[in-house]
Amino acid sequence: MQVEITDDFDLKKIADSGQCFRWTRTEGGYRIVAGGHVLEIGKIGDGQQFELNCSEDVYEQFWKHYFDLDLQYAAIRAKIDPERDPYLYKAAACGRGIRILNQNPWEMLITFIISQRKNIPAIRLSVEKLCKLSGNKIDEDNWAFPGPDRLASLPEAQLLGCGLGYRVKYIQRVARAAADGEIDFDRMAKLPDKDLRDELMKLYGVGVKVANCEMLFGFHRLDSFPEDVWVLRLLQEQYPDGFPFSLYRPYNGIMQQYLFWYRRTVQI
DNA sequence: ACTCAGGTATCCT
DNA sequence: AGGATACCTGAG
Repeated sequence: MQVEITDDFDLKKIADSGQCFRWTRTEGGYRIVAGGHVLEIGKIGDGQQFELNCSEDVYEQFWKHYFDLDLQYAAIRAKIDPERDPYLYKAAACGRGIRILNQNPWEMLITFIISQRKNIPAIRLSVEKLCKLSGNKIDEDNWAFPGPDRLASLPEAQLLGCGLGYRVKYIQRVARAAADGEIDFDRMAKLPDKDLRDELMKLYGVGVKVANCEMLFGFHRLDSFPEDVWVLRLLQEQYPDGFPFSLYRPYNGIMQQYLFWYRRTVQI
């Protein structure tokens, strides 16, 4: 099917924004594994027309939400005052097209636990191995992300084989807690941001950074502002008096993505 | 060989 | 409370 997306939507920027690890480049676009589906998506021509190899039904019920197409990012970008915050204005102009995907909170939690002290290719590799090892097979060469019970029952040696190293004990404990129902994602989804963050940080292997990533990318809490080395450096340089969070609530997380993108791609 | 990568737990003052 | 340090592993 084809769809026209008039709001900000740039596949490459989303793919490289560090929120998704199961996108792979294809000839015409990207192959995306999510929610037990595999999607091939590519841009047609120079406009905003896209080709997707799924039915309208699956698009309406899954991918449309996955790409967060009900939220108008252009309108959010327009809140940035070029006079008052020229740096963010430039960053947002540069990062236009980035969106925060709606991804599975369980999958994101494990993925960001894996991410610690790994670079993006290494994260991808570990996640892919994990899926191939214990996820349901979707088609010839794609596997879904394994559920909590599946991961909890995986032998330690197999986890080590996925290149997880010292994170194995974190993953085992979190998977066990999720399989036992101690971590209830549906319940957590109803908590206010602060309570959700506190609860996430009680999990073994989850610190501030992973908790904030899980908030933003797993629970779609768009005000969550993960601070990694890049963003910290940037904040010190560009916002010595502090970032004006109050101006952009409840979308500080989107601003973080623009800043992160700008700092990494343009100003290296 | 050596450093670094979107950190966190743990062990010190 | 706040700072230093160990930790698996793959890539350049």
